[in-house]
Amino acid sequence: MTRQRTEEERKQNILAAATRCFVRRGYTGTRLLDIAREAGLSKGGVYFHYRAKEHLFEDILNAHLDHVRQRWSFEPVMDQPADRTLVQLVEVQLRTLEAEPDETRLGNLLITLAPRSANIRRKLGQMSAAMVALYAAVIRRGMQEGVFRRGDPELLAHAVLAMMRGLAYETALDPQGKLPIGPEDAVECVLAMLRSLPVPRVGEFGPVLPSGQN
Amino acid sequence: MTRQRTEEERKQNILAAATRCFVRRGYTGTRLLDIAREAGLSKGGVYFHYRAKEHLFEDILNAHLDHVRQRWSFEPVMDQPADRTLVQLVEVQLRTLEAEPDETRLGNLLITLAPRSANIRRKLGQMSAAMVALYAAVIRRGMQEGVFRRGDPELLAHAVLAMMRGLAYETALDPQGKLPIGPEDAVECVLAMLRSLPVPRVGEFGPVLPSGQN
Amino acid sequence: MTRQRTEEERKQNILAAATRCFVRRGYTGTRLLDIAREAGLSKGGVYFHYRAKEHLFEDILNAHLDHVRQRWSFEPVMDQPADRTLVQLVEVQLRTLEAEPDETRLGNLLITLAPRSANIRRKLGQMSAAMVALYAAVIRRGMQEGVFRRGDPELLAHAVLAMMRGLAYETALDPQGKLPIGPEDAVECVLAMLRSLPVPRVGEFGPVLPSGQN
Amino acid sequence: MTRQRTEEERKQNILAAATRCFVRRGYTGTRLLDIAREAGLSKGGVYFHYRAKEHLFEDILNAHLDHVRQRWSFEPVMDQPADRTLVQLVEVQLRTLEAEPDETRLGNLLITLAPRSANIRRKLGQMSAAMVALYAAVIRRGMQEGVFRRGDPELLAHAVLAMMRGLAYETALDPQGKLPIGPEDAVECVLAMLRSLPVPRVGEFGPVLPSGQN
DNA sequence: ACGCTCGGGACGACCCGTTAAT
DNA sequence: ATTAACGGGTCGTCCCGAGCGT
Repeated sequence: MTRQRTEEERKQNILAAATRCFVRRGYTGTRLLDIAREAGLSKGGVYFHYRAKEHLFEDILNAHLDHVRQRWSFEPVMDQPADRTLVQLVEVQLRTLEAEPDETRLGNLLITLAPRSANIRRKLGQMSAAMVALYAAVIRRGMQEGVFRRGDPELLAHAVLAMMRGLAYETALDPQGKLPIGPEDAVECVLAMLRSLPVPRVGEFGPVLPSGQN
Repeated sequence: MTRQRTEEERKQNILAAATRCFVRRGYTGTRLLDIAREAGLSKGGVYFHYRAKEHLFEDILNAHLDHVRQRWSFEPVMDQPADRTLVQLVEVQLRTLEAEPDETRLGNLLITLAPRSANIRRKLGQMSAAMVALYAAVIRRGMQEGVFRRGDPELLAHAVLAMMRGLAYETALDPQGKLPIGPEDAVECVLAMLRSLPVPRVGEFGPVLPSGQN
Repeated sequence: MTRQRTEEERKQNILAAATRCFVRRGYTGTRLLDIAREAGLSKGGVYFHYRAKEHLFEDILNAHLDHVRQRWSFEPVMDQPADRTLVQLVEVQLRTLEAEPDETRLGNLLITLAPRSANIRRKLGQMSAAMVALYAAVIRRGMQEGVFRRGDPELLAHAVLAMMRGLAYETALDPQGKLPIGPEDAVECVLAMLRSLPVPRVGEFGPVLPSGQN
Repeated sequence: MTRQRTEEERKQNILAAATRCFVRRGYTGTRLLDIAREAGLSKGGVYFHYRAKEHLFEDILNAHLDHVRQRWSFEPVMDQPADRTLVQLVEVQLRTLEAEPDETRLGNLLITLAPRSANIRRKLGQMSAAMVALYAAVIRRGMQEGVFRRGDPELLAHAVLAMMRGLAYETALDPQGKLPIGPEDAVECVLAMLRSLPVPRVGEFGPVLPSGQN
């Protein structure tokens, strides 16, 4: 057996293997032996590092959250219009969705696990709140800059994030994990939702809304 | 004595109980005993109606798909503007999300099961395609009527549905299964995304409007 | 499979099988599979009646105690001299020791388990106390009748019982479970320890002492 | 630097630790890790000195036997009456029982192990035989001296030893490992069993025996 | 016809004795 | 002498089915 350098490295290795298994077979559907084989270890080897399947999962959950938190914990740049910043945010997130299918699947898995565990629910809620705050800040700035129409920034952030979450969902339906619509198209839709209404070029589309909407 | 009805009733009862269990504990995480208890039967009783756990799940899957298909298989009315029709569509769907949390959770569960089963992937894909077609038809009509801006109707339908899928996702985080934003607010966002407006892409993202907005 | 009549019968069957295993291999040394095979069942069959090895053992312990308690819970007859009663007591107990080797071994096993479990210690202590009380009563009567020398009845009861416990111990060393000395000889020794009189009641128990020694 | 001494010391240390564990948890119930911790080592450390758990136990068994053999392999002094010698023998043995609870428990453990192992049975049998021989010799001398009543010395030795074995048994029931009756009382009972004369406090028990020897 | 009691295999997580590498 | 790893169990438990009542 080829030994690995550090304890941390080994744990990471096992964690990665376990993640692959969990997102493919689910939590209860994954056997310790699957994880061991995926990590190139024996059952006992895994046991040496993790005494319980549950601990393994908890570590994965926390690592995932840390990872996501870290990726999105930055102050969005201010030297460009807010809409440009938002576009970048959305594009990066969508590209990540495709680039890291297992991370995306893990997100999906966590959802179905949420009803069983208040702990998962809580952590997922925190993560969601952080993302909302990030997006809401940019949207708020866009409103002040006049590039976005007025409204509740948090509410709009929720809407934008919901769309991206939904797209993440649909990658599960594609064997290759492709998005149903391209990131650029999605960006376009998001912008359409937020952009401040310019004066419509009257006559081109005629009466837009029957005015008395909803 | 209509035996048939009783038999069918019993099966429905078991199916409902099993669904509750599956969405709470996952497929492998659910034991036959759980289902039996939830249905007020003994293990043998369940077994009398369903020879295998797998059959049970298959029935649930098919019933769910039938149910959803049936709910959305109608020709949208034509005697009102398309945007109004779309609003109704979205509102109904969102209200259903909240009204039937287990159905929503089942949808979430199916996603995570998709990577393991081509069968599920296929059926979910069909369902998704049907929904897209439904929405796309309305959106296309809206474009013709001039209430929606021009674009690819399918693409936009995907975007709208993604947002709703994402909202469905978030009900899992709430113990009561509430949506993070109200259906009316969501409708507003959808309309904003679709409404006809001149595409003001001057430059690429640049200052969208010379600030003088309406 | 031949069904057995009652639930109780089946449990007794398993209990007996488990007892045989425990006294041969010890508690931790006995596998559930051993018990199942000994009872002519599969592991699942045993599990149906006993969900945990521990419960099985607890039932065995209690059954053993009940059994012993029942066997010795009687009022010794009063229509004969106390020494004769005692002789009968001792003889019955010693013969049982040989006749039921597994019960004897179970007693030995319980001793080694005592240091690990306050519960066992307590129950064994109760049993011991009951036996002491029984013997002490007879001894006390013998003292009043003048057939036993004066002394602390409890203390003497302890001594008598210790001897019998020690003899039980030694059956473990014999493959056939024979006592190292015959029950009659043991009776003789016990009487010698208690008797108040040198002049043997000739004919009744035989010449206890050659009387004319030295 | 005496490596040898250190090595031997370590082994003794491990042996003592293992004994403590075995008597508390039984053989199969004791894990190597328990022993390691008790000895202040790591699992591998124990393994460095003992290649197998079984060897460890064998060493303990042999050490125990050697120890006991050594303690009792002496020629009883002849310069005092045999009954006095016997009293000393019994007292020493009983005091040891209390003074070394783990040794006592080890004795108890070995009994329950006996049915599984002919080896243990044989060794325990040898030990028992040696003790019987020792006691029988003293008893035989006592008979010749007239202080003990006539009878089969071996048989009586068995009886005496059985009583002590039984007392050892009862220390297991006491958390502190106390005997149920004091050594002096036990000695009294043993003497009563062997003595050729009743307690000669004349008048207390009526006509005893006129032959007041020694 | 319908349901339950009882049982059979099989398997999963956990843990342990043992060894290889350091 | 320790840390890391390996297989081989063991217990608990699960899914499934056969027999027995009602």
